[in-house]
Amino acid sequence: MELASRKQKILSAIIESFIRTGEPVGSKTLINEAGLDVSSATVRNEMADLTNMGFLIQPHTSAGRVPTTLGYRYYVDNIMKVTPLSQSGKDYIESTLSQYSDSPENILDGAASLVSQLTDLISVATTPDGEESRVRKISFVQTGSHTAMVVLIASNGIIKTRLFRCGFIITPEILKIFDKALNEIFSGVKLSSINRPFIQTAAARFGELSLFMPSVLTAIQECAKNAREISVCHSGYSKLMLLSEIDFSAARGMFEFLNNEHDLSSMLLNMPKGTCVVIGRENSRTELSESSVVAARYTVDSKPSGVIAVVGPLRMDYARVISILESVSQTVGTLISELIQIQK
Amino acid sequence: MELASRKQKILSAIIESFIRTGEPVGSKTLINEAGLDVSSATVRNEMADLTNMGFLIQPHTSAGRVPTTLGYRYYVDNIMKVTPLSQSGKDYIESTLSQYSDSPENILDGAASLVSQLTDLISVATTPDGEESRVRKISFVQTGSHTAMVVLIASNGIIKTRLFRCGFIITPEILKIFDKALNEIFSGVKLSSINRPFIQTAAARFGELSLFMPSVLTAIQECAKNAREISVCHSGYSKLMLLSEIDFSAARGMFEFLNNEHDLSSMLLNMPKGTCVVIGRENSRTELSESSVVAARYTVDSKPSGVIAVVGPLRMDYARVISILESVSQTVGTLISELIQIQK
DNA sequence: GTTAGCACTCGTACATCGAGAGTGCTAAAA
DNA sequence: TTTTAGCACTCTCGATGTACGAGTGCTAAC
Repeated sequence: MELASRKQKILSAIIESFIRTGEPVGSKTLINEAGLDVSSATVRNEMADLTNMGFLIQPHTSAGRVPTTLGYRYYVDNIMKVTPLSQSGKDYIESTLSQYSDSPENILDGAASLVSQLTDLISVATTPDGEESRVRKISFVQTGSHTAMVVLIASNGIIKTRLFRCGFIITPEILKIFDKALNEIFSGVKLSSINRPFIQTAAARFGELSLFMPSVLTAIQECAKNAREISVCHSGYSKLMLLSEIDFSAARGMFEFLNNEHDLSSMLLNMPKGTCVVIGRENSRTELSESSVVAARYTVDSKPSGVIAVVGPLRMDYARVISILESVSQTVGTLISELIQIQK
Repeated sequence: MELASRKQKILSAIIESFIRTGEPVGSKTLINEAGLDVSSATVRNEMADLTNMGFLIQPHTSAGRVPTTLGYRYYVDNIMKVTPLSQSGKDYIESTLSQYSDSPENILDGAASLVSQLTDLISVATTPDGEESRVRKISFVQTGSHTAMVVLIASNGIIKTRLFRCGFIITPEILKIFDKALNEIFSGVKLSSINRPFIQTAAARFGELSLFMPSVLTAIQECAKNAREISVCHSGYSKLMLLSEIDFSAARGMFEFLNNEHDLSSMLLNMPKGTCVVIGRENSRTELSESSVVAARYTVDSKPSGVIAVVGPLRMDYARVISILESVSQTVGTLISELIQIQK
C-alpha cells in the first residue's frame, strides 16, 4: 500500500513527534513543528483519513492522534531511513567489545550491556546455538584430593567446566586414564546426542572401571548440556520501570517473561533472519503487546547464529536502534568467529 | 523498655493483623480478632498510649493504626517467637542445596532461589570473602592452537577460570613450563596481593621468557580478582513489583541498588554477625527505608563468612523468615566447609 | 482542493457532598 | 483507679456537578 506523499509526510511527522514527546499529536502542534504549508483544517482532513485507514487512533475525542501498530509498521517499512553508524561509533563498539573477547558468553554479556547503555533500553542477547556442535576435547584438572574439574571444549567455541568428586583419591595417573578413555568416547560426538542413554552405554564400555565413572560421566553430561543450551544475557532491566505506558502488573509480567530464558530465547530465535522489528500486538507474547522488539542476528562462520535484541516502548527511535544493533551484531559475529578460529 | 502485658498483647495483635492483611487496624477489628476481654474504648486508650510512645501511627484520623519502625522493632525484639524449622523442612533445604554442592557459587545461587521460593520475597546471598585466602594451585588447559585456560584454585574453595591467547603456537611443553614457573611464584600468595605491581615484578623475574607472559599473567590476575571479589547471587527480583507500598520510581531505585553488587554486598557485610533484622528507616540506604532486611551469616570452617538475606516489605512474617534463613545459612555453611575439606 | 469558522465532544481539574470508619473525650459505672 | 458507654468530631473515599481547554468534524465560502 502506498500513501499519497502529503499523507505520508503527515504520518511521519506525527510519529516522530510522538516518539519524541509521548504526547498525542494535534493538528496545530503538527503545523508548528513540521514545515507544512497548509492549514490545520487540511491537516485534520488528512488525519481523519489516516485514522480511517487504521494508522492512527484518538485516545479520546479531545486528544490528538497516536500511531497504531499499523502506523508504526508503515513508518518502519516505508518512511524511516536507517543510516549506518558513523565510523567513530563503530570503532567505539569494536573497542568496547574486544575487551570481552575471551569467550562467547562474555562477548554477548558485553554486547547486551553496551546496547542497553547506547539505547537506554532493555537489551538481551542469546549465546550461539550448540545443537550442531560437537565435542572437540575433554580435559581434566585436579582441584583437590577427591575432586577434579572437567573442561569440555565444543566446536562452537563454547567451553564449559564442571567439578566432580570421587570416593577415592585422585592421582595424575587416574586423570590420564580418564582423559584417554573419555576422549576416545566423546571426541567428535554431537553435544545433542550426549543424553542419559548415551552415558549409560559409555559407562557399560568401561567394564569394572565404570565404578569410578558415574560422577565423571554426569559432569560431562552437564557440561555438554550447558554447552548446547542457549543462554540469555541481558542488561538494563531496571529500564522496565521507565516504560510509562505500563502498570505494575504488566511490568511484572514482562519481567517474568524476560527472566524465563527458555521462552525468551525461543521467541527471539523464531524471528526471521537479518534485522527485524516486531511492533506491539505483532508480538507473539501478550506480555509484549505494548512493547516493540528489535532483533538482529549475528553470524558465526557465515552461518546465522544467535540474536541480539532490544525491548522497549512502541515509541522508540527505531532507526537509531536498528543501526546500533546492526553494528553490534556484526562486531559480535566477527569476534566470535575469530575466537573459534584461534581455538582450532 | 518493658511494656505492660496488656499493651504488649495489643501491640502484638495489631502487628500480626497488619502483617496478615495490610490494612490499618481499628479498635473494633482488634476486639473481634484477638481474644481481648475488654471494651473497644479501653483498647482505644491503650492504642492512644502506644501511639504516643511511638509504636503506632495513624495514616489519617479516620483510619486504624499501623506499626512504626519502632513498633516492629519492639515486636521483633520482645514479642515474636522464632521456632526452628521442622525436621522435614530442614531435610528439604538440605536435599535441595546438596544438588548444587559442586561449587560455592552454585550453592549460594541455589540458596538464594530456595529462600526466595520459600519466603516469596527477594533474596540475595554473597559469596565468601576471599580477602584472606591464598592461591592453592594454578593449572593450565589447552583449548586451541593459540589459546589456553588458566584454572586458579583458591584456598577458600573458589575456582576461577579464564581464557588467554598467545601470539605463538601453544604446546604441552610450553604449558608445563608455565605451570612450573607460575606455581612457583603464585602458590601460597594471598589473592589480595596479586595486583599490578606484583604482576610486573613477576614478569621481570622471567627475563626473556617474559615476552611470552603478558596474556597469561593478565589472565591470572583476573582470576585472582574474581576469586577475591565477593559476588552477589539473587533471586525473585520480580517480587519487587508486589510491594504494594511503593511506586514506580521507588521500585526503580531499589532495583538499581539491588543490582549494584558493590553497594549491596558492602551493606550486607557491614551487618552484625549472626542473624539480624533491619527495619525500614533503620536501613542505612534510603532506597530501603520502606523495606526490611533480614540477614543471616553463614560460617565456613567456624569463621563468619558471607551473608544470605531477604529483602521485603515491612509487613513480612519475620519469625518465619528468620527460621528459614537460619536453616539455610547453616546448611550452606556446612556444604561449603565440606567442599573445601574435600578439595584439600 | 483548501480554508476559516464554529458548534460539539470529551477529559481533566476542582469543588461539593454524604456515608462510613475510627477516633478522643467525658461522664458514669465498677 | 480503672473500665465503659455514648457522642461529637475528623478525615477519607466515592459520587456528582461544573468550568475549562484541547481538539475535532462539518459546512460553507474561497
